[in-house]
Order: sequence, then structure tokens, then C-alpha cells
Amino acid sequence: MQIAKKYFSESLIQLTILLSLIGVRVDIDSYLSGYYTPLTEINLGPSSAYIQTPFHILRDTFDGYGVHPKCPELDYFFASRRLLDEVRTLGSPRFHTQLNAWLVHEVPATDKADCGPSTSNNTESSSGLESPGEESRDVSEHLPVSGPAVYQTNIELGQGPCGAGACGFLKEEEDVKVKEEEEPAPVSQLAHSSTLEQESLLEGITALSSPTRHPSATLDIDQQWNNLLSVADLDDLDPLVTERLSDLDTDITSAISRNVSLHDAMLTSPGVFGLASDRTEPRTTTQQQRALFRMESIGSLNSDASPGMALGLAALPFASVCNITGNVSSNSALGGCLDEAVFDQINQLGLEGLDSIDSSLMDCLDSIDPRVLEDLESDSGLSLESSSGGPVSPGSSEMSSSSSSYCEDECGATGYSSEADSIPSKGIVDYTTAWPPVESVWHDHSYSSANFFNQPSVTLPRKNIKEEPLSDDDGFRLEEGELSRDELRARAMCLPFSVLQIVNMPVEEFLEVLDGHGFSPEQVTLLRDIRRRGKNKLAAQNCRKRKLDAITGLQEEVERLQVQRDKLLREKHLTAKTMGAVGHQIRQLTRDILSRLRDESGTPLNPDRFTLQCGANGRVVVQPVRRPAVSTSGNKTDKRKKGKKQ
DNA sequence: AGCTTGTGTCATGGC
DNA sequence: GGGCCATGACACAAG
Repeated sequence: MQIAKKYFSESLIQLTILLSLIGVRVDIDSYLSGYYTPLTEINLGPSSAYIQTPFHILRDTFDGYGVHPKCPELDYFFASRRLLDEVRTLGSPRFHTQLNAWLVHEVPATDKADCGPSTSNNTESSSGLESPGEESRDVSEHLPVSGPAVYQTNIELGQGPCGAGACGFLKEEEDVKVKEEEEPAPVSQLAHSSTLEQESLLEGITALSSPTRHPSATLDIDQQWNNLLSVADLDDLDPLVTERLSDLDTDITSAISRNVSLHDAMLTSPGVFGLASDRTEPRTTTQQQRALFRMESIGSLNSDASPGMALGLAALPFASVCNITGNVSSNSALGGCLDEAVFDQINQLGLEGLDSIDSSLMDCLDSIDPRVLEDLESDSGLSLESSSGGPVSPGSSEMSSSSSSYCEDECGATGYSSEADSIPSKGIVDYTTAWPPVESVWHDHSYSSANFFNQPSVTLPRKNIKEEPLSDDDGFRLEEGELSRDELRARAMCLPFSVLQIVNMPVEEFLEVLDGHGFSPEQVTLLRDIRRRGKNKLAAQNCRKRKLDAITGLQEEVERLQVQRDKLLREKHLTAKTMGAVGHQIRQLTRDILSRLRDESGTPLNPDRFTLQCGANGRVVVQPVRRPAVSTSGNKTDKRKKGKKQ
């Protein structure tokens, strides 16, 4: 179940990314909240790489297994959101919108039954005219919504060369009135239906092909359109575009009849086209009303014509999406790119590196001589006495006899170590046995332990050499090379504790020591200062280590994101190029089809004035090119402005 | 001599 | 309120 959920989530993200490429924004956060770790951005600033976030609450849980509370790898959790944002910011390629028609429509069986006989039974077509009132009424009956695809104008059903009088063509305004048929297919049915619904709906769509009287012209059109639509596979589009475009360009001339009249295009019933030669046959008024530049029945001329063309045309806008979706599911190149780029990083957020760090560190520690470890511990001022016994403290025996509970095993970080809080500082350990255990000293994330082994050349030599100037400790200059300033101070004040002891002993024990040993105020102050400085020194070391780790992690992330960005940009460029080629091809096909249509006067339609429009129900109608009304509105605005001025 | 780097220390804020 | 921790800032030493 988890795998299925993961697969679904990844597919959803991929789909979102791909939809974003075509301008569709989908918010999937709500869908992913149940699977992926909540994408809460914490890296809000340069200093927030290690904010005090209680990640440790997950440390002992399944989700937080292996996650160090302050590990910089936690930042990778948030890479997924940034990657998605990056993809979205890349923009989206645009389809060429000059082609706003699809030569597809659905021809139900009832339509054939109704319209078939109309060619022979239409007795009113002799007039070739239809009253505008009727037309308007009919349109009002069948066009509930005056959508952009439907033009409701006064048309004149002049008797064209076909003689059927079924052509609705307004000569003066060159406007075309288009009617919807009685089929109850809603306008938004295709647009809002799912892919499966679209497919089932498109199954009834017949092909838009040339009439049967031009059988040679209809041979390859279905295949051509199928080829065209198959190009929507973005993976193979680029190398195939040119080839298929050339194929279509060469074959379209023969694929579409040049002698298709506008009347034929307007005929609704299959019988009209089937008997297109008999252009003098009358039609009924209602059939004339329906025969308004509709090409829905063209395909019916060829009863055995494959619906692939119409299906492909109607499915074009959906096929693109479907093919893209299919690419996602099939791990195609683009999807694979996104997989590699996005989800690999998401999957790599498991912080598995911590385990390797731990193992490698333990291996390193195992191979080190304990005596060497003692020497290394003595590098830091606080670590000088971390070796067994607390060598210099004159009161060491006194300490041991005081049954104090110290945590000298923590020579390193107390803040950065996740175990330092729980293991050493809480338990009451015998002083004599608590000193040297190496295995409890070297924590994987301890700055003063792990780093000393990993980078001894950086930290060790200078620590041995360095000694801050002390004007008040001139008497201890001989030992400055070995002892820290606080060590010298502790010796000068005759404190019976080493610096490490002072620093690492629990608070209760420390307070007990302060109260129970009769120290002078100066000694108490020095003890507190030594403890404070010692803890702060380790904290500073850990802080610097974390800062370096954070910088390193961010640099690596930047490099990864740059590589991924370049890859996505290349994909975007390729997709835009492909879309442009497809759009050009579609425009060319549209022009070719329009050039083969005739109006009632027998003149070919001007492709610059007409377009092919695919209705929501799959019908294809011829529409006049919309004239932008910017000029008129601009004139009105200008007139208004002028009037106001006057 | 100036710069860089590493380190210790202090001050401060949050828990 | 005190202790602890993290971190910026500063100073210092060494390369």
C-alpha cells in the first residue's frame, strides 16, 4: 500500500510538473501531505541552518531514525518544494492559437436517420432562402448558450451551386450562422469530462473526410491525422516533426478533395453528402437550419471511413495532455528527467549518510591507539586533562574521594552531541572509573573528537601551540605550551579540579562543590568562569563545525540545482520547439481544408477569413475569423474622451 | 605588512 | 531565575 501510495504521489507530482509546462497550475500539496514529510521550510536565512528545532523528538521514532537533530542533511527535505517551484518558474510553452477549429464532430445514429432522408425530402430548398426569423428562432432553440463558437447572425441560405440551398452564408457580412443540433451534448462536456469520458465520447465521432466521390482523396487523411496526433508524444516529437510535417505537406493535397463545396460542408445528414452530386434535391426547413457550415456529416459520406481522423482531431487538445500524462506514467524521457531530477533528490533525503558517518567513525576509532587518543584530547585547553586521572590537579585524589559524579567522558561537544545530554551528564558515575573510557568519549558528531581525527592537521597543531597572552600568569610561562589559560589559573588558585572536571560535572555537583569546599569568592568566581568558558568553547567549536557543514551542504545543493535547471531548460526548449512545429502543421492543414470548401457561389473559402472550429460535442463548423473589436472600442473610448473634453 | 584562518572569549537570546 | 546552548562579534596568534 505504501508503495502504491508513493507511486501515486510521484505520478501526481510529475503530472503537475508537466501540466505546469502547458500553463496549468495544480496544487498537489494537499495530496502529498500524507506521504512525504511535511515540507516545512526552515532554512530561512543564512543563520538558520541549525535552528533550535526539536528534531530530536523524532530521533527515537521510525520517522526520525538516524536523523541527527541538527544534521544539515535535513535541509534536503525541503529541496522538493524548491524544485517544484523552479519548474513552475520555468514558464510554459504556448500553443499556437491561430488554429481554433477541429474538423470533428459526433454523428449519432439518430442524426443519420433524421438527416438522411432530408436530402430527398426537402421540398422547400428550391427557394434557397430561409427567413431570418426562423433561423433565429431555431438557433435560440438549439443554442442555449451563445458561446464563442457559435455565431448567431442573420444569414442567407442562398442556393449555392449545389442547389440544395442548405448553405448558410451571409455574403454582405461574411458571417456565418452556426447552429447546434439537438444532441444534448453540453458545451463543456468534453472540456470537463475525464479522459475516459472523452474517449468514450469520441468513439462516436466520425471522420471528416472527403466525399465518396473522391475516394482517392480520402485514403490517407485518417492516417495523416493519426500520424499528426501521434507526434504529440513529446519524446519522439522532435526528430519526427520534420519528417511527418513533410509527409503531411505532400499528402494533404491528395488527401482532401478540392471540390468539396461549402454546401457539402454544411450538410448535416450523411445522405446529403452521400448524394452530394444531386445538389438540387430539396431539404426541409429544419434541415436547412441545421446545415450551417457544419462539417459534421462529411465523414458520413464515406460510410466505412475510419473515424481516426475525426477522432484524432477532436482528441488533439486532449491527446496532448493524455500523451503527456502517458509519458509520465511510462517514464519517458521527460518524465524520466523529472524523476531523476526531482524524486531522486526527494528519495535521497533519507539522511542515510549519518549511518555511514557513524560506522566510519567507529572504524577509525577502533584503529586508533587509546594513548594517541589521550594525546589528542590534550590538544584543547579543556581536553588537556581529559586523560585518565586529571593529571595535574593536586586535588585529584580529593576529587576521587569525594565520590563526585562527573562526566569526563565528554571531552567534546555537549551541545552538538545528541548523546551528550542523555548519557554522561545525568548518570552518577564514579570518578575513578569515569575518566578514561574512550568508547564513551568519541561520539560521531562531537566536534572535538571526530574532527580531530578527520582533520588533525587543522586543529591539532595550533591548539598545542596557541596560548593566549596572559599578563597575570607570567609565573606559569613555562607550562603555557601545554596548559590552557584556565588550567594555569586553576593551578594558581589551587583549585582541586581540572578544567575538564569543572566543565563537565553536572550542575548539581558543581554547585555542591562550590558550597561544600569552602572556596574563597575568587575561587568560586574562577570556577564559574572556567566552567562557562569551557562550555562556551566547545559550543563555539560545534557551532563552527555546523556552519562549515551547512555551507558545504548548500554548495552541493546549489550545484545539483544548477545541473537540474540546465536539464529542465533544455527540456523546455525542446518542448516549445515541438509545439511550434505541431501548431504550424495544424495551421497548414486547416488552410488546406478551407481552401477545398466552396461557398454557395462556388468560390473557395478564404482561409484568412474562415477558420474551423470544433464544438464541445465534437462537431466541426466553419466560422468566420473573428475581428478584434479593439479598434471599435478604442474609437468609442476616444469619442467619449473627446466628448468629455468638449 | 597585510591577509587569511583557526581559536578562544564575550555578549546575547532562546529554551 | 539560573543553567545551558547556539551564535554573532571581536581579538589574537600563526601561517
